[in-house]
Amino acid sequence: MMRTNKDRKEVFIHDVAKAAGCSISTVSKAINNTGKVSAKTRRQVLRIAGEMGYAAHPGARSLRGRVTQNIGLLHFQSDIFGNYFYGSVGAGIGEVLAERNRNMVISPPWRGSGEYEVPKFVRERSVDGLLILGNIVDEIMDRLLGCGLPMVLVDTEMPGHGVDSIVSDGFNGARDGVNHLINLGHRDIAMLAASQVDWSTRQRYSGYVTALAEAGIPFREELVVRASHGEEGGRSAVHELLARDQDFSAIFSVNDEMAIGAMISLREAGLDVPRDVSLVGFDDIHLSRLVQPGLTTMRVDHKQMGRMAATLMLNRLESPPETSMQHMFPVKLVERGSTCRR
Amino acid sequence: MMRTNKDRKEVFIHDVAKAAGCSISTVSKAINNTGKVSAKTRRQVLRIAGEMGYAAHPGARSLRGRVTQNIGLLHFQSDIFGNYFYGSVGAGIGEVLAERNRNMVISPPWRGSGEYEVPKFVRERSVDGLLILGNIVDEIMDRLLGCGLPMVLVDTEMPGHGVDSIVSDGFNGARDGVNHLINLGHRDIAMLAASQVDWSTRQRYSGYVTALAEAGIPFREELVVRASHGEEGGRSAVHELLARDQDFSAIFSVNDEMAIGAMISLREAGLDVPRDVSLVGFDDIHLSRLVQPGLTTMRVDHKQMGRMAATLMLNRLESPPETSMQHMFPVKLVERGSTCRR
DNA sequence: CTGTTAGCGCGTTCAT
DNA sequence: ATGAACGCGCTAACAG
Repeated sequence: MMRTNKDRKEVFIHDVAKAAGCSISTVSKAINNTGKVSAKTRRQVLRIAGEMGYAAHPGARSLRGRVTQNIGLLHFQSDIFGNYFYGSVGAGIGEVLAERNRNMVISPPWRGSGEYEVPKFVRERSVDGLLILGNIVDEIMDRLLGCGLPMVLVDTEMPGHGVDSIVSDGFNGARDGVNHLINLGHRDIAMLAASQVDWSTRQRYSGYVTALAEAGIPFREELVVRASHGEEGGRSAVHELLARDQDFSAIFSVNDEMAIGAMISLREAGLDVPRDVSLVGFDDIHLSRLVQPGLTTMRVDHKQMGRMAATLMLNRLESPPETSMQHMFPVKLVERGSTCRR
Repeated sequence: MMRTNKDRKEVFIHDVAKAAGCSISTVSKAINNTGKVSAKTRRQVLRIAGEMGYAAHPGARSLRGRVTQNIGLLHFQSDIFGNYFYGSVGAGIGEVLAERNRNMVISPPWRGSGEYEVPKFVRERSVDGLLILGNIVDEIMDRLLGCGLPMVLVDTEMPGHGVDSIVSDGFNGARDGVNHLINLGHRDIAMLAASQVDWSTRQRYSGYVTALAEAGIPFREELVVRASHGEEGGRSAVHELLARDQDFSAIFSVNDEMAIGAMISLREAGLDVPRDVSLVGFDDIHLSRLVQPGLTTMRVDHKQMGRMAATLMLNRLESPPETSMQHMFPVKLVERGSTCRR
C-alpha cells in the first residue's frame, strides 16, 4: 500500500545528532565537510542522515550564511512559457542549475502595464543572483541594479554596469541572412524589426543595412517595418508592408516568431512562400522546422547560451571577478523551404 | 547616470525600527498588520520601510513561521519549457502565484534515466506545496507523498491519497473527437496512444473505444499504436502503422504533439492530410493553429487549468480541507483543416 | 498601545 | 577530534 499524505515527519540536525550519538556541531561539520571530523564519525553521520532523510533547513542556512542557493530567472518581454526562444534558453539554464544543486525561481508573467515593479523574490533577496532574458527597459534595470544582486544578461547587453552578458552574433547573423537572399537574386528585401531600443534588433538591423550596402543595393526606409515581437507582430507587420504598396521579393525577419506570423499573413494575402516572397528568420526555434514550408533561419544554440549564462553566474558567485565579461555566440544559416531563387 | 552593480545596502528590520524611532516588534506588527499598533505609528513605519526599501528576510521568516511562500512546480515527463501544453498550464499557475504573492520554483529538467530522485527543493522543503504536471510514476509519487507536502495534480489523477487533481475530460473529449471522424464517414480510424500507465491516455483510449462501439464499428487492435509522447513519438507511430499495412482513413491522436509528428510523417510518406488521412489531435496547443493544414483538435483551456490548480493549492494552504477534490474541465472540438469527409 | 524577551535550525567560534 | 555556546533576522508571547 502506498503512503498517503498524512504522515509527515520533519527531521532536523538535532535528531540526526541524537541518533548518531554525537553533537549537533559535529553533524554540521560532517555534512558540510568542514572543520575537523574523524573519517569514521563522518561516515557514520552521513549514513544516519541519509537514512533519516535529513536535509538542512534552507531558511536557517540562509539566515546564517547569507546564501540561498536559489537563482532567479527574469524575463520582461513576455511570458517565458509562451516564448519558444526563451524556453530553450531556460532549459539550458535549468540543466546547469540542477547539476550544481541550485533551485530556479521564475519571475511571474510580466504584465507590461508600465508597472516597473521588481518581483517579490528580488525585493526580498531570496535568490543569490539574477539571470535576465532578453531586452530590458532602463528603468527596470536601474531598479535591479539597486538591489545589488549579481546579474547575467542573456540576449542583450548593457555595458558599463559591471554585469555579464551572453548574446548571439546578431550583426553577422543578419548580414549572412540577408546575403543569402542577395545571393539568391533578391534585391528588394524588406525587414521586419522590433523595437528600436532592443539591443538584439539594433544589432540585426545593422547587419541588414550593412549587407545591402556591401552589395550596392540602396537602402529603402519604406521596406523596414517595426512591430511587436511574436507572431502577432509579424502578421501586422506584413499587413503594414502590403499596405505601403512597395515591391519586395523577400523578407528578413528579426526573429522566427515574427517570420512565422508573416508567413501566415502572406499566405492569407494570396502570396506563396517562397515563390512570391522568400522569408528568412532568426533564432531557429523549434517551430521553424514544423511550419510548411520550413523556415530558413539563422541558428543559434539557445540551450548552450542558457548553459553558459548559468555557469557564468555560478562561477561568479563562487569567486567574484574583477571585471565583467561578455560572450558572443556564433550564428549559422539553416536553409529550409522558405527561400528560393528569385 | 545609472547605478552600477556595486552599491548594495541591505536593510533589516532593525534599521527600520531605528529610523522610525520605535522598537523592532512594533515594526513587525505594523508590517504584518498583526497585534496592536496605533494607526499613526503604523503609517509612519510603513512609510519609512517603503522609503528604505525594506523587505523581510525570507529565510528568517520561514525559520520562525515554517512557511516559505514558495510553490514548487514538478513535471516528470519532459522539460516544461519544451512542452507546449505544460507551458500554457505553467503560465496560468504563474499568474495566480504572482497575484497572491508567492514565488514559483521549478524542478530541473527531468532526466528520465530511472533515477527517481526528488528535486532538491522538495527534499529541503523550501516550498509550501507542490503542483505536479502530468502523469507521474508511482515510485516518484510514493517518495513525494513521503515528504508530506500538500500536492495538486494537473492532468492526471491518483485517487485515495488525499491529493487534489485538475484534469480535462479525456473520455468525452476523445469520444467526441472520434465521433467527429465517424460523422465524416470514416470507419477505419487508427489511434495514436502513449503509455498505458498514463492516466490521460487511458481516459482517451476509453473514449475512442466507446465511440467506435456506439457506432457499431468493430474495434481493431491493429489500428492502435503506442509510442512516446511528443512529435517524435507521432512520427514513429505512423511508421509503425504504415508498416502494419492496414487500411485506415483517419487517425485520432492522444495529443497534439504526436498528431503533428504524424502529420509530418504522413506527408513524407506521400499521403495528403486530410485528403488521404484525416487527423484529430487533443489539447489544442499553440502550434496546432500554425501547422499547415491547421490541426483539428479537442480544445482544453490550459491556462485556466493552471489557474485553478494554483488557486486550489493556495486555498488549501490557508485552510486545510477535510477531503481532497478533483475537478474536470470540459473539452471542445475545434475544426480546422486536418479533417474532411471520407 | 508599546517594548522586552525567547527561540526557530543552523554554522561557527572557542574551549576542551 | 569533539562539543557548548552564540547569534543570524524575525515573529509571537508576555509585561508594562
